[in-house]
Amino acid sequence: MSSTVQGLPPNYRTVLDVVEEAGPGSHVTAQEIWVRARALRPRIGFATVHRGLIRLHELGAVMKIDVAGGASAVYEPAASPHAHFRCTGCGAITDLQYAVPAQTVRRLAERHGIAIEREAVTFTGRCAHCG
Amino acid sequence: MSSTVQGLPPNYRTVLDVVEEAGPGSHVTAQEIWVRARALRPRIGFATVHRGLIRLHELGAVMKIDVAGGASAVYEPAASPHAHFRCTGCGAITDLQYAVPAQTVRRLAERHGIAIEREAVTFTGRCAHCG
DNA sequence: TACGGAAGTGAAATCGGTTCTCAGCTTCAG
DNA sequence: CTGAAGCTGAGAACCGATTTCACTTCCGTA
Repeated sequence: MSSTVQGLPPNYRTVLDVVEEAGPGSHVTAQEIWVRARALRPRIGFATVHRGLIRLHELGAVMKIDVAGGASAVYEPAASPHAHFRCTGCGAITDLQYAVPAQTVRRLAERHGIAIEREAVTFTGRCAHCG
Repeated sequence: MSSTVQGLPPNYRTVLDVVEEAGPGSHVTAQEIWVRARALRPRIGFATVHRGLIRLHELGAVMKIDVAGGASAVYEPAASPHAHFRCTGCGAITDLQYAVPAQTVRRLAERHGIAIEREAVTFTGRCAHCG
């Protein structure tokens, strides 16, 4: 809930509200978030929405998803890790229940001497509708 | 080898040669490929390189990698599927030996009624050098 | 050898998303 | 009240990716 994040500037709070209202799996773009945010705060600027998304992403409140081939990044409320699927026909993005096993991630990190903070798993192909 | 791809226009063949000469795990951008291609064909244009990469990607001869947070897409010769890691400190991209198990992919595809053609697994974090 | 269509090509323009700039405003500690 | 720090909106700048357009090359067919 947005109430779990404190000390947020009012506009950023608005951005967070919009993203959370869209809900998990909604995959909204910064543009769409801007449009919806203006319904609450007509004078909010796109730059502010974008800066808010960056901040909220740093805080871990929203997820930023860069799907290969997708025109722009999409956002959704932070939730349990899952994979994404993008249809090459209609461009729709849907959630898939998959995450790289924690043990596997740990092993990869150890072997390469790296610290893994985030993972992103995206599939592309054809959805049921686009055959 | 490039000899496995037939009937390629000369410029596209040049692009393929450049990518393959860079080798697996090289992660070169379209710009870098263009610079190297000009060493072989001084008059080649960027648009041609870009079109060549699209064609070669369609043919399955090169992989296109869109790493989240990375400025631009990178390319490398087609090889066995593997994951990528991007350091948030230095921006370097390295290969990791991991792929989603084929059985898992099949199960996901079945459950959602989709046809999965490609997968992309990318991790982000800190490399050994950036601590 | 001519011909004609299809495909390839280079330069530049364009596009779209993202990020930056800047001047003004708000907030808040002291 | 005052000053500093942070927030804000509008628009411009940026940058990689893609498209456009006019020209050239290639190749099959008479």
